[in-house]
Amino acid sequence: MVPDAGGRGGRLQDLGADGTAAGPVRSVADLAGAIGDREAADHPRWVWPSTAELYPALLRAGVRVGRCHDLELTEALLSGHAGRWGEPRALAAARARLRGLPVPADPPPRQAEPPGFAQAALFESSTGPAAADFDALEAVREVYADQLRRLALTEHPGRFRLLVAAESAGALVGAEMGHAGLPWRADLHDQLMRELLGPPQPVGPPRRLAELTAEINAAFGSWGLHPDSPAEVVRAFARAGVDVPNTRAWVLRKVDHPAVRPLLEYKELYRIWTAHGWAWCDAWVSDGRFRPEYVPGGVVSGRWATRGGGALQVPKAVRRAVVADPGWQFVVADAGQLEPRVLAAISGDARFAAAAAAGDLYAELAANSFDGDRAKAKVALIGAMYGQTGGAAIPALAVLRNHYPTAFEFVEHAARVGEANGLVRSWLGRTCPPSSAALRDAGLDPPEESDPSLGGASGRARGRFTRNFVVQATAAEWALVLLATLRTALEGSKAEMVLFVHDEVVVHCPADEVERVVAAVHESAATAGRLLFGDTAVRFPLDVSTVGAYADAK
DNA sequence: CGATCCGGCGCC
DNA sequence: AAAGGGCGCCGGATCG
Repeated sequence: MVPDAGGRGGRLQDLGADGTAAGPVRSVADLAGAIGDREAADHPRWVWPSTAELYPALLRAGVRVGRCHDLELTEALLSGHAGRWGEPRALAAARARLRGLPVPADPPPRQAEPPGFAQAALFESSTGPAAADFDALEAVREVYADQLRRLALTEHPGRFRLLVAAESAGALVGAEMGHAGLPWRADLHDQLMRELLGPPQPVGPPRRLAELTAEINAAFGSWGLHPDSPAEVVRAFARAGVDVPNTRAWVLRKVDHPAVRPLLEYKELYRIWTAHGWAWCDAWVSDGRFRPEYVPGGVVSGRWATRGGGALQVPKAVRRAVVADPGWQFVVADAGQLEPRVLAAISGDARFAAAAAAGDLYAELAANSFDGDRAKAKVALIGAMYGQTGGAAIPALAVLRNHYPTAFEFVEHAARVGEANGLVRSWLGRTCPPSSAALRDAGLDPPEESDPSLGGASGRARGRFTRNFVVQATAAEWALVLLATLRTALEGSKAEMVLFVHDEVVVHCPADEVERVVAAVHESAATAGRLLFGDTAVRFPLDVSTVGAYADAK
């Protein structure tokens, strides 16, 4: 289906399994209503240009859909798989490529926009397919059929189809989550800020920050020093005879100087004040809900990003303001040790997978191979997955290599491929972007010279990136499949997902639905493991807590 | 002057 | 314990 430009209407058509037309084109004046009716009738899979562009408007009109195929997200996945990462992905671009026409650039992403801006038309996109100079519905048919063909040609078509389904479902969840919003008590937030910072001042920092600034100046014997200017702080330490390379908290913590304690406290509070203080609350919290804009697939690894609001990094200290509605509860589910478990599943290391059948993977590994030293086992694993090169992890890494050579070699191989400017893929087939060196060799203009994730820096940095990519991207896929499964399980109840942070999902539900939601979450985790990895010994346990306030989780 | 870079830190 | 992966956001510093 496609919307009309800047209006409320649109066109719909049934498609066959191969993407060809299987019915007449229907023009409707009320597209949201037509979609709602059809959804109620037979729950089709909606093929549309972009969930991010269309679905928020449907939700505002009170229409939810069960399944979709997101052409834009799928196009990006297929481009990446073909080694052409980053080429334009919009319907217009996909159609042009298919027809051998000049490929238009994608429209720039919208600006982050705090909620409360009125929508003129239901579907307002002025640059999207609706306003294009071609038959958008025809383009949907063509591009969809072509994508189905290209899907079949991927390395593991079954897995890639799951990836496309999960990515599309994730886009639905992201829009629904942004629509629902996270329950947020502005009054408690204000109270918390006052406890931490003192009352807000008409101009300038709140009282506690001013006090700390004075303490820091007193400790340095200085006047007018800005604690939030790293350069000034480094110079002040130098005058006091202390050489520090920077002012990072973990560096300062090792320094013995009276300015350190107030500086560390200042950093913590300053961050809360600027990033999650009163101004943030005014901008992003309305009607008792924090409504960020999620960007499913916004990170190269497939993790979600957000546009504004910082929903993925709500400081622990302010989570006391996240309180369930009266008579409602939060079910907070967190996948413990997700990334090492994913490594166990994808590497095919049977011994490692056996250890990952346990509830505490680190403890199991420690008992087997690290003389019971759980901390050492954890350091070794994290070092292996992130590409640590020095420090205390080195001997631990050696133990890991000796005891779990298959898993170890898996990440080592990914690193070598990256260092040689090659491409690596997740389990389902999401492909990492090429290195800038590879782009140059192909005669393409390398992206921003200093993007380290693409390997603009050293080959070793590229190796660390690809090493981590295979694990992080697969973990993101597991989480996406969990979300999609849970979403289906929650249909027909009042429960709704209100927060998702990489490996953690929060469901807001009436108290009498808690039991059912907890069961659904556990089942969804098991299903996600099965859908991705089939018959594996690896388990993906969830830590689940039921709380009235998010801060009380775990 | 605005645009952009960068240090720093929040989260996973 | 050390400082390795991925982000977003803020303000200061710097550039044009």
